[in-house]
Amino acid sequence: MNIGEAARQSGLPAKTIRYYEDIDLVVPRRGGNGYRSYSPTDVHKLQFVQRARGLGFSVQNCRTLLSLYEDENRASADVKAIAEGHLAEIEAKIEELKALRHTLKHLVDNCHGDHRPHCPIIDGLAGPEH
Amino acid sequence: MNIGEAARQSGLPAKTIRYYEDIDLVVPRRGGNGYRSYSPTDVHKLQFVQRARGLGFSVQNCRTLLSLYEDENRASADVKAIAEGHLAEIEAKIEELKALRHTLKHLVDNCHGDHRPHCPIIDGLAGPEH
DNA sequence: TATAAAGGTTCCAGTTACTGGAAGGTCAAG
DNA sequence: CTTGACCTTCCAGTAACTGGAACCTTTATA
Repeated sequence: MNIGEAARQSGLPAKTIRYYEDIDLVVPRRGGNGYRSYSPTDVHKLQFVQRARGLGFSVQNCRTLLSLYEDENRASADVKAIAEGHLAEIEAKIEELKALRHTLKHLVDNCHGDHRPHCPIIDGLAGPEH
Repeated sequence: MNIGEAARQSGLPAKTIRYYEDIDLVVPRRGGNGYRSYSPTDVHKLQFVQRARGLGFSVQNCRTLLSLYEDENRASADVKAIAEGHLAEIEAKIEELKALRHTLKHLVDNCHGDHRPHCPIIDGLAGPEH
């Protein structure tokens, strides 16, 4: 099938699918007219990548996961290790954002938000001494 | 003062400070030798940006905040609006990441993580039907 | 004074994961 | 035969830096 149909079935933009070919993630055969020709297996891979990206896995991780997906002799431990690593990153990011939110909320809550220039947010950003 | 000292005082890498000049965020004068010469005011601006970036504000927002920082006639409402917008983005991001974490944790918890190939994580990524 | 280290300069390229757009080839329908 | 949908490649841009090369200036030391 052509890239348009592959896009429909995978939920990925055609542009992205071309990009995935560019970086050797999912490489289709070519028809006589030069068009990309996606097999059902190719589409499964695209769907796989679409879901993995949707869960925030990096393209590099997707590459590894895809090879594990295709490896009948994989060890589930290898998959789990990647997922746990990613989970740890997500949790770290959440904590980081919570800390930012905490600080920012303080500043916002103390700002009158009126026409006057005095502003605790600006003061906070300018630093303790100023 | 030279860029090195400005870097020390602002906590920003010299590379980043040069970049900020490139994008017209903080532009110093130049000495006779062609070296960048940072005034105390320039350094305050760099510190301001460093803190704002540390709170996750985009460089574009930093640009606006910096102009408000320098505007004696600013309305604190303008500052607050930017901060609230950013806060909302942070909160949205946190929710998004929490949802990812939830899904991912499910998958990870159900994976044995041993030498065998069966893997709920892979199955989850492959999709419902497969 | 020679020189070497430290610190400054510019410019180019790479990072992540796409996305937009231009110029042009192919195909199915009417 | 033309129109429109779909396909192709290639180039550039995004955000916010970061690394590195090649080269110049200043400062400290032998």
